[in-house]
Parts: sequence; structure tokens; C-alpha cells
Amino acid sequence: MPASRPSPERKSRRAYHHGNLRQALLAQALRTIHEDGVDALTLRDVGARLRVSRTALYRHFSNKKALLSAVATEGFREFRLALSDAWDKAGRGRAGFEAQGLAYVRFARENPSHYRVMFGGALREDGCDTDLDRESTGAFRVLVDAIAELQRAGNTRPEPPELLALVAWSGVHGLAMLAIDGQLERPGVVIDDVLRFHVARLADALGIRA
Amino acid sequence: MPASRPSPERKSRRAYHHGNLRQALLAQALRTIHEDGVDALTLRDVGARLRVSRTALYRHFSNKKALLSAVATEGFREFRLALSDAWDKAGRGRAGFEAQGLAYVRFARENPSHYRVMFGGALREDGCDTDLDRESTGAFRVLVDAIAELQRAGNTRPEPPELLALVAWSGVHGLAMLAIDGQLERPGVVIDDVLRFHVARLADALGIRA
DNA sequence: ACCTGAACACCGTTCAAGT
DNA sequence: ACCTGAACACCGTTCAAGT
Repeated sequence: MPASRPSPERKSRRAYHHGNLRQALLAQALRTIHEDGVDALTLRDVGARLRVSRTALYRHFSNKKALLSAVATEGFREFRLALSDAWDKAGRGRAGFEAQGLAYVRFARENPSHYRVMFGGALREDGCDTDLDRESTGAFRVLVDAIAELQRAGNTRPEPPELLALVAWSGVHGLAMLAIDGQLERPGVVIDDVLRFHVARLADALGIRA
Repeated sequence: MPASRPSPERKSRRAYHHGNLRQALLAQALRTIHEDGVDALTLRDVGARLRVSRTALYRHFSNKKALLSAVATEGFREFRLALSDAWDKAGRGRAGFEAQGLAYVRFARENPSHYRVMFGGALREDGCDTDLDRESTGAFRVLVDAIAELQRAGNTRPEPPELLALVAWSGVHGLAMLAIDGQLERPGVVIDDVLRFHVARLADALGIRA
């Protein structure tokens, strides 16, 4: 650690309003998106809520898209933890696979706006955000690793785990999108039953037995 | 037809620039979205390209969201035709089911921006657009009807066709979203192989035999 | 280095006015 | 009925200037 710096917390409190403005900006963006949706997110509002100039943000993010990219990155991090947690807590195996699927959809339904930002399309447009790439790959790998483990035990189809994982990922992704679009709310259907049926079919499709 | 109106095509050519402005606005919006993406769609630009005032649009659409809703409605109409066509041309049966899945993803990949508008979330926000609801339901019913036909021949699982259709729909929807996000373009994967493998797994999952 | 206020070029939408 | 131009309240972003 550095030896002697002039006690930052005293003087800077009024001069520079935030010790960690970047983190505060990101947290506020997440809060606004969660509460009011992504359309309500304006850089001016974020600044105002943090008692900071409208342009202070540009010291930490090159533009609005970069902020949204950071929001998506954080989303994939939470996502990865949720999937990994579900897999472990359900005791792995086929039950773990299905629990992961349900955890996937649960995250999307609890954070619909955040989820939409993660899969919005601000992603791959131009110069790819390496942090975002790394985190989204990390979340996907939780699923690939789970399937690879099942496969080593001889409990799946023989194709490469990445290919099998893609089928499962697409299935829950599509299901999550339909769920947050409200297209699963039809008369006479119980959503939780649909979700359970769906992940069981995905497990079948991959030949998951144990 | 009405008896006598004063030959509209002569005088109105300069007075009212369009005989069918609504249709022209919708066509221009579709063109812009297809060529430059939804972010490039501004009401001012649509008006300018049609040599019409910026506010002329408000005579035909209550606001920008209504225009996008009409765009989505038109998308579901084309969608329904593409799915129905694929089912028939492949001779129905399991081949027809798989052809429908591939046609679904093909539409999304050929019209990524349009597809994103269709599933964007402008949909269900507040007062539902009945036209949009009707068209999106119509597209979904093509799939439900196909599965019901397979089921009558004893070639699927026994659950309600709507439930089975939801699994297939989610699967291809998720696959389409990943495809247009560029997340299927990994080293060493041939996208068409992934798509074919995927729809075959969906057919398996529903117990489609013939 | 980090933050500010004024300014610029946009945008959707409203409204009184024209024909 | 259908269209127009001016105006309003926003927005992201830039930039010279402060500490």
C-alpha cells in the first residue's frame, strides 16, 4: 500500500463529491433501470440524483452506451452467480440442470429491464466491450461445465457440450423473453407449470438422465 | 362506390401530397429500420423522406410507439405467412415442423431490426394494440395448428398443443435472438449445423416422430 | 485528475393556423 | 379532413474553464 497520502477523506468531501463516482453512477443506473425501465435512464437524471454535474459521468464512461454496457456486464456477473448457485444447491445432476434453467428464468422475471439491456443489441455493434464479452462467456460456461460434467458420467447425448448447452440456453432465453413480454399470461395456464414442463423437455432433448 | 367526387388526382397532387400517407409512412419506417436499425428511425426523418411535414404523421399514428406497433404488426403478418409456407412446402409432418423452425430463424436473421421491434417490449406496456395482439396470436397459431395435426396422427407427446408449441416457440425464439446478437459466431461452429441440430432436438423434445 | 456551466445539435410532441 | 411552421420541453455530447 502507498506510504503517505494527505488524508483524502477530510478535504475532498466537498471538493469532489464522490470517492467512487464510477461505482455510484453504475449503481444509480441499475436502480433507475430496475425501478422505471431503461427508457427512463437519462444521463442528466443519473447526475442529478447523485448531486453531480451532468457531464461528470464522462470522466468514467465514454458515453451512454458504455454505461449500459457496464450495466449489462454487472448483470451477467449476477447471472453467473445465480446459475452456479442453483446448480450446486440442487445437488447437480438432472435436478441441478433443471434448477439452473428455473434460476435463469427467475432472474429475467425479477429483473426484466436489466435482462433486456443484457440482451439488447448494444453489445456487438462496434468495438466489442471485452469486460462484457468475458462476463457473458463466464455465465454461459457455468452451463457448459454442468453439461460436461453430466456427459462425463455418461448421462447426456454425445455431441460437444457447447452445442448441447446452446440448445438449453436458447430454450430458457426464449422462454424468459416470452415471460417478461407477458406472452405466457394466457387464460388457463399456470406459468410455473409451463416453466417446469419446459426445462424438463430441455433435459429430455439433451438426453439428460441422472 | 360514391357517385360524383371532383376528380381527386388532379388538384390534390400538390395540396395533399399523398393519397395513402399512412401506408407510405409505414413503408418508409420499415425501410429505415431494415437499412439503418430502429435507433435511426426518427419521425422527422420519415416525414422528410416523404416530402411531408414532420407532424403530418400524427394524423395517422397517435405517436411514435403506435407507429412501431404497426411495424411490429406487419412483421407478425409476414412471419405468419413464412411459417405457414414452410410447413406446407416441406410436406407437413416432422419435416414440416423442422422447416417451420428454420424459417422462423431465417426471418429473424434476414430482418434483425424488424424482429427486435416485434419482440421489443413496446408491446404490452399499457393499452394493448388489438391489431398487434391478433397478428402475433395468428403467427403462434400456425405452430399450434401444426402440432395439433401431428398430435391427431399420434406423433407427439400427449400434452395440450399450446403447451408443446410454447416449448418449440421459445426454443427458436431464443435461438433467433442469440443468432442476431452474433453470439452463435464462435470459432469452429457452423451456424446452419447448429440450427438444424437445434430444431431436431426440439422435435425430439415434443416426441415428434413422423 | 476531477468537476462545472454554457452551448450545440438533435429529438418527440403540441398547437394555432392555413386550405 | 388533412397538412403546415413555429414553439416547447427534453435529450446526449462537447468544450473551455475552474480547483
